[in-house]
Amino acid sequence: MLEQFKKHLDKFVKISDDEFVDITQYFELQRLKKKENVLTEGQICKANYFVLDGILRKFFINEKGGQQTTEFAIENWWMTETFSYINQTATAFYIQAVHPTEVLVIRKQAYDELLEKHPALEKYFRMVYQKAYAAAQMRIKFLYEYSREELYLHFLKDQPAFLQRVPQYLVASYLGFTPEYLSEIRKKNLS
Amino acid sequence: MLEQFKKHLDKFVKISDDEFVDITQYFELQRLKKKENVLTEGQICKANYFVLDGILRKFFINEKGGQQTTEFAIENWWMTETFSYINQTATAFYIQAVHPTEVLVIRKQAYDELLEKHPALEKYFRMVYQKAYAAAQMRIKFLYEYSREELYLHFLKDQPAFLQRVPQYLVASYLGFTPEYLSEIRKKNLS
DNA sequence: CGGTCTCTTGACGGAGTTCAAAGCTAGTGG
DNA sequence: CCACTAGCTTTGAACTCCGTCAAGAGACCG
Repeated sequence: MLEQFKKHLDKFVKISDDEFVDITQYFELQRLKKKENVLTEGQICKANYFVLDGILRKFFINEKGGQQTTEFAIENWWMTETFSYINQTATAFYIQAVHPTEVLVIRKQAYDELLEKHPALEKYFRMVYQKAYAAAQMRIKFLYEYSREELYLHFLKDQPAFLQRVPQYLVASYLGFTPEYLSEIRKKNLS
Repeated sequence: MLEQFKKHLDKFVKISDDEFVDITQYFELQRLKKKENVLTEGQICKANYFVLDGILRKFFINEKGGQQTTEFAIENWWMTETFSYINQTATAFYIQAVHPTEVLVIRKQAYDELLEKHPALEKYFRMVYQKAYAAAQMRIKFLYEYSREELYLHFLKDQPAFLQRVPQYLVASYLGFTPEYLSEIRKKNLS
């Protein structure tokens, strides 16, 4: 499990084995059950989660009482509610395990201390957030550019493996439409 | 102009005056005319722009040939096409000055060298991107949560000053609908 | 002042939602 | 290992938000 994280870090920065051992002190391993929440609306988001295995999703409850998924995280991705995490304010989001999921957890205070002690990780997180920001920008472009149907077909083409891993109503929720409409689109496009 | 940038940096990290002088060597000041482009579709995004005064906007051309604005940057914000900038790949976006605008420019190579020489800025950019990412996440939430009309009313309430600074058709383009519909909404909500 | 941008108005159409109900699937306990 | 149930997926009809098109009214700039 930890080798996996080390391998991931190595893609961005040079960390000695000794340094890595110290770094791991700041993290904690957690196993989540299916549908277990690590963050609930109204709470302050106290931790950042690095997914080792499984899937996390982030969602909020809209006016009509439905769950609106805004993000998934799979292996080797970070998941947190960044705004609440950095400002330590109450969140409007839930973070939940879609399947049984294994995560590395780093709490806010540990995160600040870790970066203080290991400046090499400033570079790592700078690069991770830079990448995440770029991805969010492209996501916003897609939301503007494509119709709901096109979003689905695009997703189907780009992430066929991912589609197998989550139920359809979550895909619909992520793409911003209803399960009923997803059904209609799927019927129209063969299958 | 440079004091303004120094003041901005001071909000995130401690930089000595000497260090700051060296840092400024990596930047270049540029004055843009109204509607001047600093990035065009198909190019590789070679620079990151820090707005000192004025407004930049980023947009792409959609299938119907219309301009779809995805982002504005005002004083003390960075603007670039992050994906193209970090990967040095061709972009689908334009970056254009809405009004006459003054920017600090840092080219990709200078950026890499700057971070190498001044690790304190790793922390600065880590925090900036972390914040930008959090903002993008909230933006995505809004896009999912609100109807076009609600997006406008929300924007009207949150950014009344900004509305005065850009023409309405750009506001419509940013919010993802047509000028005609904006007109209708405005009529419906008084004045 | 003349022309080109920008903003408004109204009629019509279509993508996508809502609601209700029925069929299907998978997990759970007995 | 089967049966039952809760949750997931499909169907269809009515409705709504918002885009498109076309045309006119202002407004800004040389």
